Amino acid sequence: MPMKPIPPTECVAKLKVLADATRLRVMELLMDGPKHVQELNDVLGIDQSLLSHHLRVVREAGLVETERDGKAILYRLAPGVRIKGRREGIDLGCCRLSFE
Amino acid sequence: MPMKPIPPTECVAKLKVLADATRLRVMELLMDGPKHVQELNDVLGIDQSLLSHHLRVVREAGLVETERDGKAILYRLAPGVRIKGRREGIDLGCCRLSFE
DNA sequence: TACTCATATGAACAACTGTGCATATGACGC
DNA sequence: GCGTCATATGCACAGTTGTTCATATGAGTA
Repeated sequence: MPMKPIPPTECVAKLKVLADATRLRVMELLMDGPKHVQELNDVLGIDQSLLSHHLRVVREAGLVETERDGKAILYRLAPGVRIKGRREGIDLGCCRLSFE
Repeated sequence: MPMKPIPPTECVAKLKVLADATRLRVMELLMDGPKHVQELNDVLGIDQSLLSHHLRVVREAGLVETERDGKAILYRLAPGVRIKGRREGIDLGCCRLSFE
């Protein structure tokens, strides 16, 4: 059976998380590999606290993982999020997002 | 120059439009071909007015087009939105969304 | 210990979003 | 014309979201 008529709410929730310029940018940057918060903010150039709030959102959506690295914290894509292949992208469950 | 450092706000706006269960579902249904509002609502089963509000959002985002068909109105994906190929999807500008 | 660095958290608030209700539009049939 | 069908629009309101400011945590260094 083909199924999947209704987009699961969990997938829509992840989509909402990505529907923000800052967070989308964060994910795009993390596609290139793990980064410290400061590295992210060197590119983004926003208030430290604001970035931290956004990072919490992607964290709680299960899109990224963190690891302590001395004083800093390292962010990386959560396992299973990245879609490999020639068209890389982010797996959201009911749909996938890819950068072109 | 490679460019594309910042996700264009227009693209993020489209992403916001799709980050809603009803609207995402509408787009998914329209991927199968043009549909009248009532056909959409036979599947969605929400208040007529509510669907109309959501349809306005996708319309104003340039994701769909409409055409009068007697008393009814026919909705279809806007030209250029659908990505053809073996992995069909929706072109958002800075990124693409595909259903799997 | 105290101090700094890197990041997170909490509170407050304006701005925005989804929803429901009532009403309007516009096309058809009589 | 009038009535009805199909859809859109305006208004109101609660709930959510992004942002800022101030403060807290926790790891390193002296």
